[in-house]
Amino acid sequence: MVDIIKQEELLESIEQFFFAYRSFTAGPDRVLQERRLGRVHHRILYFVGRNPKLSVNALLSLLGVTKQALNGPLRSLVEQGLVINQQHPEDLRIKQLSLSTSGKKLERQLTRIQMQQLESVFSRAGRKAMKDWQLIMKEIPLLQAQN
Amino acid sequence: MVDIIKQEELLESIEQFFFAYRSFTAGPDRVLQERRLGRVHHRILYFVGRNPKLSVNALLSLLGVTKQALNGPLRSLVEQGLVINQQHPEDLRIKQLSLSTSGKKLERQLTRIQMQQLESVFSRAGRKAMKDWQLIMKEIPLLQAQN
DNA sequence: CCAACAGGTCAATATAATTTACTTTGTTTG
DNA sequence: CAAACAAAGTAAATTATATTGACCTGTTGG
Repeated sequence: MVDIIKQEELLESIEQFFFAYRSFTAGPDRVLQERRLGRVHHRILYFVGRNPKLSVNALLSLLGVTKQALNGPLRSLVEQGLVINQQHPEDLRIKQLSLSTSGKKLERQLTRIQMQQLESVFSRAGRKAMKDWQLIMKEIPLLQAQN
Repeated sequence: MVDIIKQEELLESIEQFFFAYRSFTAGPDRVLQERRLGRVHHRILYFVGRNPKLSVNALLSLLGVTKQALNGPLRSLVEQGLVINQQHPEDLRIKQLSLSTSGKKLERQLTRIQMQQLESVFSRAGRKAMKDWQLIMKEIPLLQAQN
């Protein structure tokens, strides 16, 4: 009963995952720091950018933080005019969050850094490898380990 | 001039990376919480486990944190007898950090969660896909984006 | 009409990390 | 040998981030 996947390969992968993610977030973090914004601001910009008219509750579950933890960063983004909100036409309780023009600009700036990083790695590795990577990444959250 | 890698695929990848990493750290985090330990403790255990006789400075650069941020967690691990240190035989200034038996046990418990999660995804995707994933992950830190 | 929901906020607490600075011990080098 | 440097440890102040719990305003739907 020999495993096809060796223990050592799994250990290497854990390490690669850690270093890759750290380097992946380092670029945007540098830009954000100049504006006195944190990683939560980035995530808000990213998710609202990808899902215009997102509700606060939906954003909350995407980010996996509490309402209070979101409040500050979100308010600062609205105050800076980067995020705008409209009322839902039918249900007036719900706010629909979207990016303003300047919000989109900042979001693009941040996201472009990560896109370039991925693009350059993917194009070296080839389309097939990218697809494999995506398949694996997509499945990781579906297979929660049960301590 | 058509790019082989589409913009939309890169955007998807950014999202997959975020969700995958979050789910990847969630398992160990749950176990650590019961012991009142944080993610830094985990990283110390992991890196010291993989690199016995590691010096404090070397650990510092691996983790990418300040000496003061390491001090507390590391001391608590030593006090709990999970990490032990010997003096370097030639240079007495240097401490060589290693895991004790109980430290190894906890490290294995935490690492096993992540290994199982990866193992199950890798074995579904196949060995070739795993190798592609590893190649990509290994290259990401080498290609720093220049804002 | 009233319970439930969406959103916002306050206060207290906890954690984590950073900067600045100083100390000890040991090593290296002019 | 003395000065300079390196490894490690620690302290205090600050900043940031997140959490829990409580409470509030509107809005909606049964």
